[in-house]
Amino acid sequence: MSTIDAGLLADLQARGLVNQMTGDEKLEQHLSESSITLYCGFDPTADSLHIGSLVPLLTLKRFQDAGHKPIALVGGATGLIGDPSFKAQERQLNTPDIVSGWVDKLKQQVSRFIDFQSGENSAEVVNNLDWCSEMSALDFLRDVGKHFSVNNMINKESVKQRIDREGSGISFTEFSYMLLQSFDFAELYARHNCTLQIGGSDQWGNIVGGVELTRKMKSGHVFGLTLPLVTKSDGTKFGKTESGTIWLDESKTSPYAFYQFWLGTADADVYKFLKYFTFLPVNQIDDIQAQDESTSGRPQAQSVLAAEVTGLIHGQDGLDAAKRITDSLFSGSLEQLSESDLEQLQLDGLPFTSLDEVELSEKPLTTLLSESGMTKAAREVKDALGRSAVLINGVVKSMEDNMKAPECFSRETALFGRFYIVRLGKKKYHLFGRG
RNA sequence: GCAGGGGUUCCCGAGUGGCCAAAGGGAUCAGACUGUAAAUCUGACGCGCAAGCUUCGGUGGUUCGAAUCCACCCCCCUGCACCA
Repeated sequence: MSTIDAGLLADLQARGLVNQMTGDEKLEQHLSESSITLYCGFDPTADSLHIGSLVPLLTLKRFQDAGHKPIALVGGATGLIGDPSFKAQERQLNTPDIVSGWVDKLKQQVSRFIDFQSGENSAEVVNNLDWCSEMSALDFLRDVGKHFSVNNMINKESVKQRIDREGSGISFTEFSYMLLQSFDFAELYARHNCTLQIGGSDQWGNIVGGVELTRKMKSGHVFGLTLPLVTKSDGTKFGKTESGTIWLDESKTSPYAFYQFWLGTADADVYKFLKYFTFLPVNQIDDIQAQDESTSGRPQAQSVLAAEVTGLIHGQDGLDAAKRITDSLFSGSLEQLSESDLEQLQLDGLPFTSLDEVELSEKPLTTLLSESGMTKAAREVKDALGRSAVLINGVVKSMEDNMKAPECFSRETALFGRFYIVRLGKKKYHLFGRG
């Protein structure tokens, strides 16, 4: 039986994690009086969550740590419909068996973050398909639909652009999404006495819908709280890199790539992200910031952030591997790398190209490296060669080596008899291998 | 439809017969400096290791030689007219 941390809301606010909430003081009181049950939904729109879902996921954990019971809802039903909130276009529907496969994956992923062995406030994972699938369309329209005013729904900010804008439009399917999510809340209230829903700020409309529906259908007083959308100071979209989305699944984004992503956080964002994405106390984060500001040179915040979040998602082993790979790559001492590190890098850590004898004997390095995608044009390789900026397994190559590809990629210099780490410039790496 | 302006290498934008693979700026890549940062400076920036090859809306022509001149065509913008 855990005790309730009444300072939770204050902590969330100090972290900048509270965007909007219903019934300010009442919610605060509600949270401090007793252990409550809360939920957050995750729709299966892919076979893995990405770091965009991390803030709500970690917030569930924060509530659990403060003595409350978290429910992670995986949207087996809502995932079949598609949330139109702030989406510019109607989305393609996925088939039921694809969605149900994704549901299974998300369930596992979500389960790693919350604790199922903590007595009274053990976490639960539920699937809204369990209660949605058994309801008939007529029941849904009569019991749920009757409580919603189309007039109000049309005026929601989240669907406005779809209603107003010519050429986009919204199907009835997506338009009814809000009813399904609202029904989830009412249902979780009835089944689990769940009295709080959290979600991203784009979910405000759907959450308020659920609060109202619960009152109307179940006469229950429940609350909603939204979390901020994660933004970057330079205005670019958070969570994307040139190589794509940062996923939580290690087979989609390797621990090394994940670690590197956080290490690259801009100074202007890093302290905010420490508050959002780690469990470090706010005052400790403030200390880090104060220290960084008082010393010139490299701030420690990025490495703290990268280590904390990578450890959280990929565990100690994943973090160790990420650090080891980072160290050897950037220090140039590749001998630290184990064969399994290289195999992981081949799998998803670094872009990989396999070489064959014929290519090696026919093509100059400029062609080989540019065809691997390391540069857009062979000219860039030439430029780099001329500036001693190309290293193969730590050995500097020059323009003289350009026509000597077989020597550069010789058996003797390969790591574990088959790997070559090619570095172009300061941070562009590519793995080459021979069979 | 008439009159006028314009289409240049990723973007903006010079260039009106050879010295033009084409000024300048931006973006991008690399080097120095740094913190795997920012700013700054340097180099590269059609393709090619090279010899060389291919570009300036399209096609054809004039010329020893064309992004530049001529003809026709396509597209964009601006006035005017037509329609209403």
